[in-house]
Amino acid sequence: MNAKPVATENAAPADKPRVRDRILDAACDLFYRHGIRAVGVDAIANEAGTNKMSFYRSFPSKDDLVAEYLTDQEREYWARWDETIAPYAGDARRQVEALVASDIDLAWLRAKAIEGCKCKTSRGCALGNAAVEIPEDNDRLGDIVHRYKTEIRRRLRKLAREMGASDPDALGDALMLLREGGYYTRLTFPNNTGPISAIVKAARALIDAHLE
Amino acid sequence: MNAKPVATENAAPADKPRVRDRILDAACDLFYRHGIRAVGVDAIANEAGTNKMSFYRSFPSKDDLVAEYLTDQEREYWARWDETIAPYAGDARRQVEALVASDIDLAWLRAKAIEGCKCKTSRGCALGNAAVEIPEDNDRLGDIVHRYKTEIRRRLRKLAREMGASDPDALGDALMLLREGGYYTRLTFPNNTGPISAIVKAARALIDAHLE
DNA sequence: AACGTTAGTTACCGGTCAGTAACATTGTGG
DNA sequence: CCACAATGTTACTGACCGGTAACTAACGTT
Repeated sequence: MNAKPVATENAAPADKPRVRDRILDAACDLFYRHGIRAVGVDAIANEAGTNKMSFYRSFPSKDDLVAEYLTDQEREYWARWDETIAPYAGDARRQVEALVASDIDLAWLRAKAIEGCKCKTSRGCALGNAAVEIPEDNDRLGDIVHRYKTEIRRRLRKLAREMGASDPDALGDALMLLREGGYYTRLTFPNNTGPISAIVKAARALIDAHLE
Repeated sequence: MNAKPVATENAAPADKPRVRDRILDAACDLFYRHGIRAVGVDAIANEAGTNKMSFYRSFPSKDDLVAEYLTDQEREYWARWDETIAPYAGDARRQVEALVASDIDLAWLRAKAIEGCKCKTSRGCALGNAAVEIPEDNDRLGDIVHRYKTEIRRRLRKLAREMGASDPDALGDALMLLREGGYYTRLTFPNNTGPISAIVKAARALIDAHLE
């Protein structure tokens, strides 16, 4: 009677068939490389090997896709964060230094290239760049970015506290400024040709200054 | 015979009557507040109290207006830079500290509001934000931003050298990262609610660390 | 064989984009 | 008064935007 064992079981093992994923992948690539406003849904669908109609069968609107793009990038950043600090568990200072060093590490960019991203050079923080393009009345997207940046701030302050800084909030914020500045200037100075090349030394100096 | 004394002398004392200036003013305001791609020439012309046709009589294309917007903002930034460091001529450290302090000084924002800018909150660096929106093949606009950021870098490194830093290039770059990070995070954290509140203390610590 | 799901195709909607043509209206200077 | 230049007005082009309708082809399940 109520047999229906799993319902659409092998075509979509968990939730989505595969067109949706192709679209999201293409969107992540195009949005990151060219910006959100510069990429239309037609271009995304085309890049995904499908068409606009199939796009709107998977996403109610472009904004929904953008929201998913942002949360996707956020997930990716946190995964990278965790794997960066994992080897130095218990040593907050080493963890921060690893995070800062990863900002000028182009190896993981190559890793991203392998898994499909066609970026020849990093364009910094996807969420931060999105903040430039998101209109101020769009709370839905704006909040995603705000929550993300707030979490970065929280984590860096926490690490500063763990390493026994005299003013952990100030140290955490200072480290955040360095990293954000690195992302920002990456847009203008490709790879490590800009001021980001000094980020590791600067972070060490800041940490030292906050440890009496 | 060849009398023609000055030709269009009092309506345009130097070069332009006044529609052009109104358009440029409106463009600076709208571009800064909403981004370049988000603002069409119709909206600019309308805000300037004129129409699209008069716009294209003053500017060959939107890109030309954008270029002028960017160079205009750059001029404004350098004027602000010079007036900020002027009181501390000869004392490079004080000059840098004044520059950094001006990043969290909302007074000059109010000054801008008086002279016509309707921004209720700063949206950071106009040139840096433009870098997010400028397509990578647009060298004309990209170069404007690149030259501007390069000049910032040069000036900060020079100031670091003047204050006798052990590694002036590294200190200059570190200071630049702090400031750029401040501009970047301003987009997400209005006014001084973000990590930029720690920028003065961070800059002092960095300078101290570089002075043996 | 009948069915529902997933996907591709084509054509279209209203709106906005950058940019232009042709014409009417000012105002100022000689 | 006339000429000329600057400005305003209306209407338009062609392209693209986000979004939708209607139809068709492939597929697995029962």
